[in-house]
Amino acid sequence: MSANSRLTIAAHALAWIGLYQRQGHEVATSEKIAASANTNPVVIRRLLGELRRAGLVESRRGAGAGWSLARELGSITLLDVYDAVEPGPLFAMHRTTPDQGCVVGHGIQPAMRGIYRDIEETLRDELARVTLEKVLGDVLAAPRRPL
Amino acid sequence: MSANSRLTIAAHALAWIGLYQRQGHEVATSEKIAASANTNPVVIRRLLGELRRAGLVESRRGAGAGWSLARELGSITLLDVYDAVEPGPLFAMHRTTPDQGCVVGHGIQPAMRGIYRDIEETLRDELARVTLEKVLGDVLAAPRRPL
DNA sequence: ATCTGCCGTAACCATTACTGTTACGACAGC
DNA sequence: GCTGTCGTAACAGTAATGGTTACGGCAGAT
Repeated sequence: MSANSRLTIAAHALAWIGLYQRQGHEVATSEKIAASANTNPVVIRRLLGELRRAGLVESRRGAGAGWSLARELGSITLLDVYDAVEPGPLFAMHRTTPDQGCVVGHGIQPAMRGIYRDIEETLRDELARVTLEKVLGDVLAAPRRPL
Repeated sequence: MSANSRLTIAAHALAWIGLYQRQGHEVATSEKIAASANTNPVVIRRLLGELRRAGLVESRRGAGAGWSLARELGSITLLDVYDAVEPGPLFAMHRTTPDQGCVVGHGIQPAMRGIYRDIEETLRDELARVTLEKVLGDVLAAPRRPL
């Protein structure tokens, strides 16, 4: 499906900011986050910009600028992040309208739409079950030195 | 996520072949299926080739060639089709290894892998719940003339 | 008032996946 | 042989993703 890493990187950034703030810092810079994720600061700023539009983070400009959480990690779920960074549906319909003169061509889109709706609903339930608090917990639970 | 229509088209083709066979025909041609899905026969042949590799359909060559089901529609699920036509995972990790010297960079991948594994397991359960028999039933249940 | 650091965003590029299309050899029944 | 269809390679167009450079704008520090 040509999966992308947007949800992963966004979760990484949120967990990083959350931990950074718990260590007493005010704001996190895109440069530091990018260094942790091993990517370019612009990539981080773009993603965090989408999270800001969704009300998950805030940004300050000027000197001493940076990013901070707009909500507690425990109140943010992967569904919030998913909705913020993933626009479209999981499965696409035909790119062109099927033959409406054919029984299958006529009925396939309503049929698949209903089926996909149920499946995506289940996916959303699962995403909503995972908070960023749990993500950070899992991150910190990773063994320091795998043998 | 840049969703594609592969699962939709594959389900369309299977439902079409199934209905065609119930109408007494032996084999379906990629040209007829493509006409119903309003696409190119090569697109259909490519997808059905993947379904053949998965043991869902069979193909005959030579004169009077075409495609037929290798299994009953009732025994084929959307998960079978999904596995046949969708190679990768739903969510991708970072494209480059995160900074292993950072606590978050070190723990994020194991954490997300575990979370994604659970979510994809749920998705697979949902896909396995839908048979192609049900898909065809939903197709035929679509209203003939929406007012 | 200027300096400085970082955001915000545009622009461009390389890579990849998907879909559509043409072309052509291979095969098997007639 | 003739014919119709598969099987597959090859190529093009479109789009998404991720990386990169560039630069204006903002606000606190000096």
